[in-house]
Amino acid sequence: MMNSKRLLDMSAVGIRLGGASKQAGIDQHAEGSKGRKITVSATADSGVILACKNGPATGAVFYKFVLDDGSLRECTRQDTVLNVNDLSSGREKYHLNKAGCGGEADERNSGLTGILTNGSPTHGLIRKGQKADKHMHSEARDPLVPSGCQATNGQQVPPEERYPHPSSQIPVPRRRKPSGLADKEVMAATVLTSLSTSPLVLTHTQTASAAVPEPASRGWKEVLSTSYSSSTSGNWSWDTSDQSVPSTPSPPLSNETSKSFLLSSQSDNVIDDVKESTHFLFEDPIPRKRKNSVKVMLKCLWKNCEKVLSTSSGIQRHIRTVHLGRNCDSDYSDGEEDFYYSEIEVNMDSLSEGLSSLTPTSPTTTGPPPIFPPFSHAAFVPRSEPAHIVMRGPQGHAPSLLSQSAPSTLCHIRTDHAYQGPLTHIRTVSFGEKRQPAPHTHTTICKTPPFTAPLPKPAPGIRKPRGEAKKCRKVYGMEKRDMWCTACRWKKACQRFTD
DNA sequence: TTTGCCGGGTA
DNA sequence: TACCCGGCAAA
Repeated sequence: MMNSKRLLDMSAVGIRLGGASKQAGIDQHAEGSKGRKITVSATADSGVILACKNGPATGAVFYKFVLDDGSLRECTRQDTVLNVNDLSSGREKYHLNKAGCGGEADERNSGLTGILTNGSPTHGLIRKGQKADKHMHSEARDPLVPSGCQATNGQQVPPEERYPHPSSQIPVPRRRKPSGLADKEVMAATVLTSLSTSPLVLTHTQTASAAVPEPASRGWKEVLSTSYSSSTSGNWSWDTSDQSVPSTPSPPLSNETSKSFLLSSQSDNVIDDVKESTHFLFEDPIPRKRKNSVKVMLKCLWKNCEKVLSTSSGIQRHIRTVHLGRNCDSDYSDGEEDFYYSEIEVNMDSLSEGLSSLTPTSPTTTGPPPIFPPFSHAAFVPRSEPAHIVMRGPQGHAPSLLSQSAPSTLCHIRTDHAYQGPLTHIRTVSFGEKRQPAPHTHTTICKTPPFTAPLPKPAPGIRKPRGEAKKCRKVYGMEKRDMWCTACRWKKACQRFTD
C-alpha cells in the first residue's frame, strides 16, 4: 500500500469561478492515476461542507455536503468531469462546470472550475464548528460524461477535456439525486463560490459568516499563495480545526491567514479526524511575507504536542516520526498518514523590535525558548488559540513554545501605556509577581482580583527589592531610549519587564 | 559604578 | 495628569 501511493507534490491548484481565475497549485510526482484518492471539502457561510473525492481505484468523484443542520448530503458532481492531462506531469484537471449537483445548477455557480493537478490524497476544508462525516459517499461515474447533474450528459465539456488522455480519465460517479436535494446541492455549490470570494469564512464561526467580503481576486489566490508557493509532496488540508477555540475577530490580515492549514494525507476519515477538520496539506510552503512581517509557523496539533516548525515538511516529519512512529529517514509518505498541524503567525517585526537586543531564536529550535517580556512587543498574532496565548504567568516560566510565551498585541498595547493611562487592567495579569506594589503605584493594587485581600502598603522608605529582570535600560540601552517603556523613561518602575 | 525607581517638581 | 529628574539604595 505504501508503494502504491505516490508522493504528492502540490503546487498548483487552479480554481476558476465565474471566469475569475484563481490559481493555486498542486503538482505532484505522478505515479499513475490508480489508487488515487482525492477529497475536497469546503465550507462557507452557507453552512455547507462540501467534499469530494475520487475513489482509490475507480477514480469516481464524490461529493458530500454537510449542511448546517448536521445532515449529510451526498452527491456526485454530475457536471464534473475529471480529466487527467499530461500524465507525464501527473496533472489532472477537474472541471466543475456547474456547482449544482442536482442538475438544477444555479447559473451563479456555473463556470466554477476547479483544476486540481493530480491527485492530492486529501483536501479538506471544514468549517469551524462543523462536524463532518468521516466517510465519503461514493458513486461511480463515467468520467467521459460531461458535466451536469445528468451524469451522462457531457455536452458541457470540451472535447479536449473530455478525452484527454485515455488512461487519465477518471470516472465521475453518476450523481444520485434525491428529489428536494437540489437546493441544498446548489447551496453547496454556492459554497464554492463563497470560498473563492471570501476566505474569511473559514475562520469564522457560523454566526460570524457576515464576514467582510473580500474581492474575489483575493480569495483563493491569496489564501493559497499565502500558505505555499512551492511544493514537494504531501497532502494539503485546509483546516479550521480550532473551531473549539473562540477567537477574537481578526483584522483582515489575520482573518485571511488565520486559517489553519493542516497536513492530512489520505485516509477516508480525513474529515473525521480529531479536530473534526480537514486540512490542506502543503509541502514546504514558503509563507508569503505578510503585512507586519508575519511569519507563518506550523504548530503540531497532536495532543500534548506543541511542536512548532517553520516548514510543512518539517512538521510532517515531526508528526510522522514522533506521532506516527514512522521512519524519519525521508519525507516519503505513503498517503496513509494524517498530519494535523495548524498555522500560526509570528509577527517578526514586533518580535524583532521588542527583542532587538535579544538573541533571535528560531522557532524550530528545540532548546528553551527565549523568555519574552511579559507584555511588551507582541510577536504573535494568535490564529487559533488566542486565549492561552494572551495570558501568561509570571515571568520565569517560559512556556515551551512561542505560542505560549509570546504576548499578544493587545497586551502589548496595554502594557506600554500602562504607566501613562489609568493603570486599570495592567496588573491583573501580573498576578504572582514577587514585587510589592509601590505605594504610589496606585491603581495597580486596585486591580487585583476582588477576592484578594488588600496588599499591605510597604512602610514608608522601604523600597521594593530590585527585580532581577533586565529593565528597558539594559535591554535597549540608552541609545534606544525611545524603546523603553514609559515608566522607565520616567524613571519609574519598569512596566515592561516586571519581575 | 551602574541600575532601578521613589518621591517630588513642573507644565 | 503627563512628564521629568534628583537622589537613594541595591546590585
